[in-house]
Amino acid sequence: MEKLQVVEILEGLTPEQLQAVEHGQGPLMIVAGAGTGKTTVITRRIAHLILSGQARAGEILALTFTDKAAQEMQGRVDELLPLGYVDTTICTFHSFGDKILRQFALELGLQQDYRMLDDTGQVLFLRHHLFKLPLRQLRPLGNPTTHLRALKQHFGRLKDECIEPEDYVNWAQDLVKAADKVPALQERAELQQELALCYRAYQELLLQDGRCDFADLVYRPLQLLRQRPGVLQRLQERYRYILVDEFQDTNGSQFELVRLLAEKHRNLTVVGDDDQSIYAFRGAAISNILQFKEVYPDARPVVLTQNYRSLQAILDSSYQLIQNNNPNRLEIINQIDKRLHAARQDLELLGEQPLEYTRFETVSDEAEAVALRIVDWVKQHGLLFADFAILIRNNRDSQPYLRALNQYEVPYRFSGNEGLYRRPEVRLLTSMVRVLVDPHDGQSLFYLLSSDFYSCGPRDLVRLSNLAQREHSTLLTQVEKALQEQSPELQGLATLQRFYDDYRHFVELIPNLQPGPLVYQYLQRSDWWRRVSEGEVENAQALVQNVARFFDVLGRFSEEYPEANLTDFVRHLDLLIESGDSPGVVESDTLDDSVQVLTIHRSKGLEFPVVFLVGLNEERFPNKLRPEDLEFPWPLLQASAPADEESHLQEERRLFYVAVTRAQRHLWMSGANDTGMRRKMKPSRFVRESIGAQAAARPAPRMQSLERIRRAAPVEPAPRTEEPPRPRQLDLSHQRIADYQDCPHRYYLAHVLRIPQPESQSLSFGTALHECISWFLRQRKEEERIPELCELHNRFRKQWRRVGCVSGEHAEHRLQQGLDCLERFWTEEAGSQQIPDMIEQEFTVRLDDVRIRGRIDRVDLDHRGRVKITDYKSSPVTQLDLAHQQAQSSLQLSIYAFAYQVLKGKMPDLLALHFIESGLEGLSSPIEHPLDEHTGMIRYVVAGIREGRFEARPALHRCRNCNYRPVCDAGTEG
DNA sequence: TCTATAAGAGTAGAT
DNA sequence: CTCTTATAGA
Repeated sequence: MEKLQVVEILEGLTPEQLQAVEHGQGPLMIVAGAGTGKTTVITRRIAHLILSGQARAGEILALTFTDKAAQEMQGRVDELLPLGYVDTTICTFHSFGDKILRQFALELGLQQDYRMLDDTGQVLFLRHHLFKLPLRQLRPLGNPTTHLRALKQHFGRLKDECIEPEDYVNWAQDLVKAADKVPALQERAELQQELALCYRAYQELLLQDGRCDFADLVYRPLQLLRQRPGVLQRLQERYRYILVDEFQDTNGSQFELVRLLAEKHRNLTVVGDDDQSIYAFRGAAISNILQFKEVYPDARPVVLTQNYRSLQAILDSSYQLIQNNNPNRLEIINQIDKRLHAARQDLELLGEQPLEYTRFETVSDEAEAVALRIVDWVKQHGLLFADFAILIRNNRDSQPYLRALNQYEVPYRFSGNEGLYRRPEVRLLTSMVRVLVDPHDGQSLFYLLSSDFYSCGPRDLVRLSNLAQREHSTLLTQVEKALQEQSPELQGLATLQRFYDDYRHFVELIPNLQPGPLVYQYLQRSDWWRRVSEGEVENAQALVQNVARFFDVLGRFSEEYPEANLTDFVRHLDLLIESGDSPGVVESDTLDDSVQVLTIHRSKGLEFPVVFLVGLNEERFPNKLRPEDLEFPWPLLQASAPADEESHLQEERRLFYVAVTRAQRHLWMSGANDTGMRRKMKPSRFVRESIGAQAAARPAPRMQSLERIRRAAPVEPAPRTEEPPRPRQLDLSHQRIADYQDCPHRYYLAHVLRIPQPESQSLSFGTALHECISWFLRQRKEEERIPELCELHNRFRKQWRRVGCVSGEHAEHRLQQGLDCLERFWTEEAGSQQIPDMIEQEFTVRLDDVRIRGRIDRVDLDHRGRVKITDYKSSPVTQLDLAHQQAQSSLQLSIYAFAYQVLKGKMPDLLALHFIESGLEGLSSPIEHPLDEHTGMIRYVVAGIREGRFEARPALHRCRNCNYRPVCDAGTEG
């Protein structure tokens, strides 16, 4: 019986595959190129080890990276073995680590029922312990959570390379000592020290709280094996045969773990392909596979080159491309031949040739040509939509292709991270729960009222917002008032009434109902949701899915905190969003017939009859190498070095290699000169490297006239909404002008729609400081007395609100910071004879037909009558040259100087920005930058506002710091 | 041809 | 906010 099985297992294998499967004792390295039947070899090897009697099932350990790979491997092994061989360990590195850790947790001082932290959980954990960590530079008090994600990433990388906290701390201490005499190195050394100390503290906190992050699942078992020889020995005895899949993607800790486990029996099989190593950014060390032979000189090499996927021409061009990575390849290092040979004879050519490259004038041309080709070949060759894949380098490049597929009604599936909380339908729900919990949150109320839920017109909303601002009340108060008075000026009183009834109804239910059911009931009351669920709305299916995912978040919350109500949920939601939680797309297993649009990284391991490799532009692919957020302590590692230009280019080239080798019968490559960027794109170097001199692109085919007309039609016509009223008189301020300049859409939201701005932490800090300072100055000038420092301090304590502080400790630190600022200010002022000439002087000046308003913090005259204008700033500027720079390019100071001239008929002599936090003063003279420099810009802004040009200028940093992010549709994701 | 300044752009993702 | 790249001017 078993003999027969063994023969079956060896059936149909190539001589190389046979070698790998039948290999007995000792290390084995299987170099498995793309599509060479890697999983077949591993699974048959496992079955063979068992059936031939070399190993008992329980002695075998096979490690993978993904659950999916582990499941597939398990399934195929099960097929090969008769029933009863069930105790083979086939799992991911992480679940293996988890298993060991649960068993031996106590040996590491970790409680056995430790809980896992996912990415978001990790950030929240750091946030929770923010003031227990020895942070300095990385915890700016104005925004102390800025670096949490970078810290999380940094700690993960350290553990991926099994760097012990003590080693890191010692190294950093030496670094600080060495930098003692070299000021240039000091800051860097101190940052490393801060990181090292934090790393140590973080690991201790995890232990104390009984928590593990993902990296711990490999790092901690590794520590265990190193510290407990007894445990090591037991595990070595248990797992006599170890197999590792995708070995080129292992990181330092993973290889070390495997190496230790296999040290005794040396029955280690690794399977991988150095040319498909594309995960350096998450810690994969290609050196593991490249130098495997140095660690295991007696390893038997087996190279699989029979390819069961692609036409030979496709394999040839991939081979030609990857040669450019020599000599950093296994082929050179181990002197092997990795050239792939097409083994499938049944693959028919589609079209004229297996590969083509076309260069288009614009991306929309390119995207459209792809869509047309799909439609065409589905008709001509009887292919399914699922036979096509569009591979992209970056998720954000996907839009034009998705639009074109939409336009030609090609069904597709896009596997990008969508950013659930940025979706309009989800923001509608989040604004709804926020309003219920805090009805005076004007921004959320504005969003909710103007959303599809209530569809209030902007005229009404702007009117109410204006009233709220003028009367220093809130939007809700104005809504209530309007309803009471039945204001005839409002067009949508009925809608407001509907909202108000809903609000009153559901606010009552908060104490009695869990968040999920409450939101569900609210949703049920709206006509919008009826139309969505009945599919009457465009893209209804996606809307429903996203709303369902939001309910998952609600459900998970109630599961974890069954007693919590909606108020608690909102607090939780804020934390999730702040920590960058972004629930991914639900992976549905339904194999529906649709074109796959995916990044090359996601395409790894997949294959498609036709592959479109698009966006092949030099500026995009290869991508630019970018520096690490926090510098990794590379000197602590022997084997690895930071990525340089060359190694990064090689990684990108491997990525291209992976893309090319996904194609079975046809590979389409294309790029476009104009991608909407200002700069013209050039073709990617990888096109030339893969198809050589013939890379001369075929000219883009002329579009048929019918297509050209159809293309002009918008994909999703934007609904024309009612325009908000335009004021007859335009009033500006330096802040408004700066807003428009920064992002016209923000100006629109803030100053046309008048959406209220949430009170932010740094804003309230700055306001309080300003108030104290002007009070002090007025006391001095008008009451002719110098207030005591404690008076100033008391005033600050009263003025300052701790809104937006992450914790009580944060609030204390921030309060202390304010008191320190005022102390410095007080010492300076009390010791000086200078009494200001003007304090908080308001002004209105005209430029053309525009009024510019403002308020000058302070004007001084010196004994020779020279005039100095000062504006107090609470932003953290600690370098004098930066302070000067800001002062010299300040629009605000220019306007103040101009205003002063209008008021007093004389130009001021000196302009200053006084940074309260550091006490630094940036100076400039109005002659250096007269208003003329700014008038052109102001006129441009005015014209833009008059013409209603309010386009958004989304950009990573701009959007991250923007107060209108929650209500803005244009913001970048993440 | 070199330098100073303005303007654009900012990655991939399993456990 | 910070780095890179393009372009204008010397």
